[in-house]
Amino acid sequence: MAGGSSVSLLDSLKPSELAALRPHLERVSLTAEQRLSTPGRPIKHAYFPIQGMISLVYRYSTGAMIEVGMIGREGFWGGSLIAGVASSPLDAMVQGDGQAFRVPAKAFMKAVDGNPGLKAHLLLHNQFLQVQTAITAACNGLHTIQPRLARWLLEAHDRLGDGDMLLKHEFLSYMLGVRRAGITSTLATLKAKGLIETGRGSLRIKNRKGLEAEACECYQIVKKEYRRIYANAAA
Amino acid sequence: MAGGSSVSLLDSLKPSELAALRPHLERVSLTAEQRLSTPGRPIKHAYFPIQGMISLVYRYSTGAMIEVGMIGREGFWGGSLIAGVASSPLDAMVQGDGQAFRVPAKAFMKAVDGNPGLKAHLLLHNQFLQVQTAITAACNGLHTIQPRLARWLLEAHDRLGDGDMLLKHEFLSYMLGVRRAGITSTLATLKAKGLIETGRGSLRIKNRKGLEAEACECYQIVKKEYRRIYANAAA
DNA sequence: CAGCTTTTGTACGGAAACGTACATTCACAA
DNA sequence: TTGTGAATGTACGTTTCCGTACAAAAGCTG
Repeated sequence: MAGGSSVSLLDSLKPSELAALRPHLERVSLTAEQRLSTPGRPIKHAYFPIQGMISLVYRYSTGAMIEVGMIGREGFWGGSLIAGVASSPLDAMVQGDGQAFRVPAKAFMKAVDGNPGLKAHLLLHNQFLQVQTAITAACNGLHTIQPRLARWLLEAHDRLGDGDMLLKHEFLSYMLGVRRAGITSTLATLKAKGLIETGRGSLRIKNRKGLEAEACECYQIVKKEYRRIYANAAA
Repeated sequence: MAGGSSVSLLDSLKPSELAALRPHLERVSLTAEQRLSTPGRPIKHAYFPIQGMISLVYRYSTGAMIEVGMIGREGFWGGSLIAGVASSPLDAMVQGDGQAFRVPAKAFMKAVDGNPGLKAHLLLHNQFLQVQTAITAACNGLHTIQPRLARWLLEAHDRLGDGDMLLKHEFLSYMLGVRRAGITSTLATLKAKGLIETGRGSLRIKNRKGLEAEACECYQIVKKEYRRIYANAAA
């Protein structure tokens, strides 16, 4: 996971904090390209991924879109509910297949309001997400496709685990906000360097260290911020 | 202000909420290019701008930098303190001269923890900032310099008020993460269209509607999200 | 297996922005 | 007023990426 931990957010809660959510937790399957909420519409559930990941995407009215954040089992979707904001302009898209626990929005808000420890814990992740998005904003503005793609693959690998990732070039082009052809040629470069293997609709990381060397520093920066946020709070 | 309101965040607090902060409020001047905190170091004060604005900037180890968020009197700097996170990777830079109230970090955290209404209010702005940053991430990835610059000028105008803005091209190039020469030529285009007037180190908006037409939709999107977040919470 | 669809590979002219360098203009101080 | 430094204007070859189109390859279906 981002930060080197493979513990899910739910698992890292104290028993009393988890207890506030437990009666409302519902285990659900996440299926590829599923949308967990509709931009502008009320968020019906908060989602805590167990396996798989959620991409936070903004879609312009023109149809163009781009990812602005990523959530794995280290985090959850629905943070705006803590502030009492029922909707988000972002699209929460599932990547690949996965599993999650979800909690109805109202129950979630009630549980959070009634349990300061839980609230603090969730705010911490929200803080991380905010930092992650800020770094992504900087990265999008200053870095070229190749290091951005390498970074994306690493972040996804951290959350999806080792093995084949089911990703089409077109989909990656949406995530980075670039042309599909741009992804194809950049992946070819990474493949030629022996860093990844590609199949039709799938992709596997062969040389993680090598891929890290291709990625922009943003990958390490976000990781480091993750650690700092949680270390900071422990103190 | 973003959202059409010219009320400062402090002014929009309820008396009881403001009371929790008041004993600790210190009025300070903000001077151009002042840095309100150092990335990675503890945030010493939360700042509530009264006049002027704060740019949130990320600086890479290479020296490259880019703005990822903007705070005027509609908001405040130091939101991570609410989550108990004492530092931020972002650099909070003052734009132009201004005035602010500030609160020492510890007093701020104590006041927030002891006053749920205040906390809710501040979390709301944090939520807005998060959305603003997300839109900026998308904007940086997908839009060209001209619309981005137009958007930046409008956002600054909203926060600095009408009149001359004291801005050098080099400074704007840092904000957008582009070349200084790119700013010069783009400003020339906007000037040729009669939308702005430029002086040495200063810049004035002549035709706001026209400038809005040059800006990417991000400007309106953020404004709309601001309204929605606050409307949502009122309900 | 044959044919169709989806996905990937590749090409090419053009736009945007880069890095860099240098000329010009302005403001201020000597 | 003149000199000096800062800020702005401009230029140019290069890189990156775009929009678009089409060919090749891989999987699926009949």
